[in-house]
Amino acid sequence: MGTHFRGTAAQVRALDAYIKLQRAAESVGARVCAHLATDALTVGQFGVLEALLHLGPLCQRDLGAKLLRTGGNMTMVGDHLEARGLVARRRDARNRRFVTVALTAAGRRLIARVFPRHAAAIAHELAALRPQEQVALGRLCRRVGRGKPAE
Amino acid sequence: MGTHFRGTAAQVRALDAYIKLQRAAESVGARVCAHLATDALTVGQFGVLEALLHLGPLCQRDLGAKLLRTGGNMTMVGDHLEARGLVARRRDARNRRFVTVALTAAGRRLIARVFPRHAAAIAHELAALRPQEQVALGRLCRRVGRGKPAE
DNA sequence: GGATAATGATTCAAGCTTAAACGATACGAG
DNA sequence: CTCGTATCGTTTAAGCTTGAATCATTATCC
Repeated sequence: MGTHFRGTAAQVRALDAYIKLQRAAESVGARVCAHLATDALTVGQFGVLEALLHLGPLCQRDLGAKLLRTGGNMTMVGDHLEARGLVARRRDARNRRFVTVALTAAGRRLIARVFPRHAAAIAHELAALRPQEQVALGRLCRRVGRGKPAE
Repeated sequence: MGTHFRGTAAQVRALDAYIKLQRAAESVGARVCAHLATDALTVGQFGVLEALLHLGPLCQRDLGAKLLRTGGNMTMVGDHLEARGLVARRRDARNRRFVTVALTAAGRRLIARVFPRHAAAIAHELAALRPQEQVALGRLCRRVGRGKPAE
């Protein structure tokens, strides 16, 4: 998986790590999320349900911030989940700009059933690394994701 | 960035590493690719141009395999690049099922100008890790991306 | 208190992405 | 050679995603 790129040693090293990071995230993500089709859930929909399960009701702004998505996206995903009866949306009484999204009973049942499958799939994929290596991967990802300088 | 999830220690560890992997790839990818807007290129379009630059002309099937994208996607991205005069498509004479995609002179000029910027952005982001850590990250990503068992 | 600015949600246009269905082409068994 | 199968590209429908524009609501400043 060399890069076929002629540049400085530092550039080649960074490029190589970057490509592997992107491809790993994409490949593992696709394999992990394959089971979502069983319940006709998209990755975005699953993300919203999971956030609501583990964090409780949230306004769409906070939901978007958590999931790194735009407000317009939250509106659309919320529309679909609401149409399926999995979430309920309600204007906040104190500040009528906010729309609070919460799981319905059906939504809670669904995500409570789907999430363990998801966690199991992740554990299965990450079993390619020893526990200590999983921790190391997490640490490196966190640092590069934050975007802080090296020293 | 804890997971708010109650499961076995192994599951929590895997989930934590998985989330950090996905978020790192997303955050770093977004920052790295921000410069593409300068030339009105999407990530998918850039990927095709870059593959053609470093690998030479390819049929759409191989292009899709390289970029982990479907054939339908290659057709659409190819349409847009062709409309902009950045690539040329030609039926293979020997096997008329294949369509070979190649850079035009304009396409080559563009990607030759854009790619160094991209490599520089990647080097800048990866500078959050020391060289040795970049290599370690690449190795871990490669192993987990491959999906092979641990030992 | 009233004008102005900021914020949250929605809508829209554009493009990406996939899966499935389809047509054209090539290959292989008989 | 011919029929059946496999492969490649295209099309289509559905949904995701973004950025920009817009509307309603709230906060701020004088």
